Amino acid sequence: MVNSVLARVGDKWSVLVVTILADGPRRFNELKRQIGGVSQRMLTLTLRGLERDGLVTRTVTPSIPPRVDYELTDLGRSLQRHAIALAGWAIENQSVIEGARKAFDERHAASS
Amino acid sequence: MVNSVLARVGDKWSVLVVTILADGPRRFNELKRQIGGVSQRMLTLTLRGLERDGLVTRTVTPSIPPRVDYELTDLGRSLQRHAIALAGWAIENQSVIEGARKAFDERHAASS
DNA sequence: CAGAATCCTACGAGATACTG
DNA sequence: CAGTATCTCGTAGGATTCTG
Repeated sequence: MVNSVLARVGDKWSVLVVTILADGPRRFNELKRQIGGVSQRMLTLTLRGLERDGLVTRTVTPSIPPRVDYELTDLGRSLQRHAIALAGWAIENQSVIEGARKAFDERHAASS
Repeated sequence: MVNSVLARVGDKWSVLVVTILADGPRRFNELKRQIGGVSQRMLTLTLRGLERDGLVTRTVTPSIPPRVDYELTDLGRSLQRHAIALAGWAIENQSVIEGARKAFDERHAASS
């Protein structure tokens, strides 16, 4: 359970969707355009997963053409805050981590 | 970059390793035993990744038999705090999420 | 427009065997 | 003990096609 939540935060598409929805509701193709590089399939699956977990709501307006809006729930927003905190940590320590990676890679290039 | 950090937190083995190392240094096979269900390969890869990012240190004692200790760095501990915060969130909202999932699944079982 | 269904492929990850 | 190397298989995920 805890694990599946952590997996959500580690999932690229979920994070991007939640980030965009933080600015307000979006329609399916708006999301698709703003994310760019996501397949219809993955976007659908991601949205289903988020909806299933109660992180976003899916509102269908039965018109022609049909219209579907996705929006963050309160739960979704509270998770987003934590994701942002983590992203903040990543940004703060970005140079440290990059330095560590570089040093590691050089150490291992030398041993080859 | 931010994404790769989020992926770390979403990675099952990385989280488990970091959690165990929070209690103090461990040797390779100690980790393997305590985690249980991880293959040598995945544990090795996970540790390499964590080491590369500067989250754990790898200390080799050249004896026979060889001895290798893994330990969290300060950076690793600071990340672990965030992971714990997130896990706390997951635990707090566990029932909400499970309820959402159950409702969602029932809603979709009905439509079949 | 929003999505379901299908096909196809690359990669993640387990099992096993070998080594310093 | 602490790995590396290889083989194999399942599945995540992209491209494409079809529909209410």
